[in-house]
Amino acid sequence: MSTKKPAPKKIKAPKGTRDLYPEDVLRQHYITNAWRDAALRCGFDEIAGPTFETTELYSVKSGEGILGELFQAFSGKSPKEVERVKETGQAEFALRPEFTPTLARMYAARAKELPQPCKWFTAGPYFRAERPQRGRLREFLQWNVDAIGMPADDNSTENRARMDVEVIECMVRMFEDLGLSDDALAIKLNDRNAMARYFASLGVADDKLEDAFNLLDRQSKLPADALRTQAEESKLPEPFIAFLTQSDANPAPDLDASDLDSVCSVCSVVNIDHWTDRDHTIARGLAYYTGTVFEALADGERAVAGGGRYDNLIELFGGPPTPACGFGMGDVVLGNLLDDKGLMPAGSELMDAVARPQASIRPVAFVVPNGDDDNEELVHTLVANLRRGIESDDWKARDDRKPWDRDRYNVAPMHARVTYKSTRNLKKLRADAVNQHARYFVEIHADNKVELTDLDHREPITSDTHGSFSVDPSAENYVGLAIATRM
RNA sequence: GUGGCCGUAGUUCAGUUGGUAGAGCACCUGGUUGUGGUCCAGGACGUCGCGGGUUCGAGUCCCGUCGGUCACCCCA
Repeated sequence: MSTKKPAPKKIKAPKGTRDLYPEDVLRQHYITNAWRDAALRCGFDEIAGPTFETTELYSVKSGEGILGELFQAFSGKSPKEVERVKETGQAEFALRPEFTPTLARMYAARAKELPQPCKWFTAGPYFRAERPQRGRLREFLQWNVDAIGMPADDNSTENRARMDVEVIECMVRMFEDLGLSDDALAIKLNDRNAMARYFASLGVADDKLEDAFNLLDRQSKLPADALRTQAEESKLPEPFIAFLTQSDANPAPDLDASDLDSVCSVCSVVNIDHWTDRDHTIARGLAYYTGTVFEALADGERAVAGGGRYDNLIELFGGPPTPACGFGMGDVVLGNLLDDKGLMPAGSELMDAVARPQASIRPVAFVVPNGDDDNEELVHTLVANLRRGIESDDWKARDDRKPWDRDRYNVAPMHARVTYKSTRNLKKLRADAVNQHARYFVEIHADNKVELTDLDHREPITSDTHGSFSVDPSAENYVGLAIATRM
């Protein structure tokens, strides 16, 4: 035993990482619970992938910027491996910087046996070897929500808009759950196809399109003369430069944006149109987005979330050509935003909020139309209302209300699904509901009347006062209330 | 990779034209209090990031270095 102590060496956490003490972990759970709950209620299934992948996976998309910011990993077991790393400067593995390649790989591996559409979400740690700054660390959590494939394999404008809005709606439900509102955040929508057509009309050649989008993405960050200089360096045509550098008023170009029109109309069906806003300056950086793109923006923060449609990515990873749409959201910016807005609980409130029961993994309500065309929209409006829940008047009237208050909801948000089958044969739709292990089957009939079936006990449920139920959230016999009181 | 700001007690920070360090909170002890969120008294706590330089003397000025932060680049 030596009396001489070894010199104590302080080892600090690596740059851009976080040490989470008990309260920090709860704060993180508060956010990830909201992610999970919203995704589950919107009918997304949770998946998970490895936290490191072969470096090759990230080379497929060949984004030059990506490879430079990978944390690389290798086992070091064999001298040959070590040699290879020394020679090429590239290790066999890399900590995942994003989820999309893993998603594409996982989907491609089982594409034929998976349902259409396939709705998946995941949340976990990601790693990027960047210089940390506000809202950006080297290790962070990210929530990914994706809808891959189309109902009935039908890639129509209507279906694309429908699936676009499914993922956007999920994001909105999460914001609402956390008490964020449309005055704190806006979801900016754009359509890259429409922009590409517009750019073409301004004389932008196909091979200059990516440069054009890159400049569009930076339009708000750079002064006009810098934009002009860069555009000229890229040899973009003068009409485009004029469009790019036009200053104030931000006049919307005359776009052929029928796809975006469809998206917006579905947004109003599910009552999220007050969150969304068209913005022709949203470009979403890199090239793989193919249609709708969107970003959730808040004052004073970098983008809270971003995503869009990426219709040819699945085939790039060896799957069948499959349209898809999704977004990613990090915990760092969202946490900053909640702090800024006073929407992050602390102490006992935080503990209670984190301990709330999570959303049901099992679908609670499965909503179908009875075949009457007029009911198709109603289905989606009802499902959106079930997912959102009904807030109590008392709570809404209180000045000091907080999103985590126990008395917030008269009808708590629930896990509600719709059918993606094109048939309107009720027997088949019921089989679809049973297949997905739904608890209650909800049929919308004429005059907003709703029939409710308990699928566990195989028995119809009737309202004591009205016989049938209503789609109207303010009605006494609102179907959501009936289900909620039975849960 | 580039630039701005910052680095003093466990923590948040003061520290005046350079004269070898303070406060709040937290912590420990004792007392008070209708007796575990009050008040009072006392206590412990710092190579002032590190290394050079200028000076009789540096937390304070200069250079370097490391670390943090914000911004640029980039955003998958």
